[in-house]
Amino acid sequence: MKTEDLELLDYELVVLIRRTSLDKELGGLDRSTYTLLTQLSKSGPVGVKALASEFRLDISTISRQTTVLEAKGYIRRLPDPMDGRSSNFEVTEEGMYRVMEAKKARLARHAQLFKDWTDEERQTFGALLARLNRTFIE
Amino acid sequence: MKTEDLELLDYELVVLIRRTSLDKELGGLDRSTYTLLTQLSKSGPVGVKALASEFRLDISTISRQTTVLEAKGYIRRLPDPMDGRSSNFEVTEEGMYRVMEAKKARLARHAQLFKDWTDEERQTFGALLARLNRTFIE
DNA sequence: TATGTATACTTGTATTGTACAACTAGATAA
DNA sequence: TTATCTAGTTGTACAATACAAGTATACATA
Repeated sequence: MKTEDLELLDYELVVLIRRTSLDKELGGLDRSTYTLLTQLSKSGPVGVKALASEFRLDISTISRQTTVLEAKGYIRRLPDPMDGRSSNFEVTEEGMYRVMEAKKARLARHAQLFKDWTDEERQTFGALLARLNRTFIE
Repeated sequence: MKTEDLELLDYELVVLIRRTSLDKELGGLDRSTYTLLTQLSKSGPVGVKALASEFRLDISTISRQTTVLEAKGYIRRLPDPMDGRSSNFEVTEEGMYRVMEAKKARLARHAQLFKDWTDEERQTFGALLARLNRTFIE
């Protein structure tokens, strides 16, 4: 394994994170809203605990975020019939609309960003990114 | 350009950012310390304004960070002889030692992370990342 | 040269996202 | 029945950030 390859990866990852984590907004939604709505729309109704574990955040953090999104009408609380302590959240129509719009905006931006890449480069990069992300988990 | 490629990239980028931006620590230094020391050690002595513009942060943010690092003895303030309003900062011996150690730790971690990749995959990924980062700038 | 404006930075204040600790209510086990 | 466990909420604290106001110095021009 070549040290200079690792050094390049280290540097470029730091740069990428620094740049992108400053983007407070993703297609008109703030980062936590976008990721939470996206996750909920994929996973279907789940509770605070499951979301916290998915995002590796404290449950108190997620609890506050769901409170805000519920107040905005983007998600709806469904009391769990089996367990009086917990609720599951589902994305409302309004929330779906918002996250769809945000996704559209993001895809348009990415189309710009990657416009000079070949299909093959985009696929390769996406696949390697996915692989890296899967490795992080272990 | 294929929509599914863009969707994969969008999703995997969000995941990567979410995961890595939660790492408060990079090899024993917090993120701002690591990036600031790295930048200073590359660029040589510069002032608050130049650092802020490099990082795209408010100068007040950098001003506070340099204050902290100076107090810790990681950087040293050099009054600019040409301009009484400004100072340049340079990394001290102590700071150099810290950032070197942090870099070692990060490279070791990356060696783990990418240990099942081929040299070619690492190089390709690094090159595509670098390209993406350069595109962000424009 | 005097004075007004621009610049580099610092400091006060507010916001946001986060974690930890204490607490509440309901579930489960002995 | 009582003790313990669990899901979630709320109080508090902290770090990173931006914006606004303030200070000291530099620069431009009348």
